Amino acid sequence: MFMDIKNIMKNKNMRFTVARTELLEILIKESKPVCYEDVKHRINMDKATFYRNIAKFVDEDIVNSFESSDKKSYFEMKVDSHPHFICNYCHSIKCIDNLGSVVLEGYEVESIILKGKCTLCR
Amino acid sequence: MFMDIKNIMKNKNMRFTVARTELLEILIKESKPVCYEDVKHRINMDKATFYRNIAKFVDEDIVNSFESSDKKSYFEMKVDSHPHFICNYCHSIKCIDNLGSVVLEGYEVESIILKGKCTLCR
DNA sequence: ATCTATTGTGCGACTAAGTCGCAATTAAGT
DNA sequence: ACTTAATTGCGACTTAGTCGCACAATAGAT
Repeated sequence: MFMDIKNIMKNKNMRFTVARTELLEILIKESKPVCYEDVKHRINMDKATFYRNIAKFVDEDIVNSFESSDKKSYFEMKVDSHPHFICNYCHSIKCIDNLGSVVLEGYEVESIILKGKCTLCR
Repeated sequence: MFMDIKNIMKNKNMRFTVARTELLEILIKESKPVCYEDVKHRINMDKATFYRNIAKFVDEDIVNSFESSDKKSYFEMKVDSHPHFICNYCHSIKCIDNLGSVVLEGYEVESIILKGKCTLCR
């Protein structure tokens, strides 16, 4: 596991740092997408460092991101990537896995987001 | 057309105002989702008024909204609603209409967003 | 093990989308 | 026209996210 994380960075020619390890550990452990607010109390790095490292991970195709109706960005490991349902009313995010794959000629689909009214808000 | 707009508001028990008419005219004319920036030079109302009216339209199920990778909110008439592809690289938005309907047990899907890399960015 | 170039980090200031409070204005029924 | 409640403009504010810079840490070369 620790080795996995080290390899992720090595394979991408990224420097191995404490902040990046911490971040990847959380993203891997977490089964749902997280935003900065979700993890800020658990991480030991500045806000700027969080965002810069996330941006780097996104660049390197390690992490996926999307924007929610709460106006915040959410992040998850690309390997765990699956569709999400975002409630426009309570802003909850639900992971969906029983959705057929979507193919779009000429486009490379990285994430699928469904928005609407969740079970509780109906 | 002018009558249609008047009726949209009447049917929702909303007051008929110049700002709302202007906004609905643009949203109806436009075939793609627009953000505040897209229309600010064409409208004759304050930013706050724009957002308050959009919020009202969304509340009244006249307008759909979603957030793009450019961190801005986009709006379109609910009747025109169709899936969108958002490019994570150039932030372009493409309307999709050859996508089967998505049904999700217990959830009310209001919009479908696919994100990834567009034809030009690949 | 130390040295060095390069990359990453913390800090504080900044940006920009969107929101809020309030006083002035306007819609629409009486 | 009169009244009341909803709407508007304005300016101040909020908040997610970014940037510049000085300092610190990494990784390869010596």
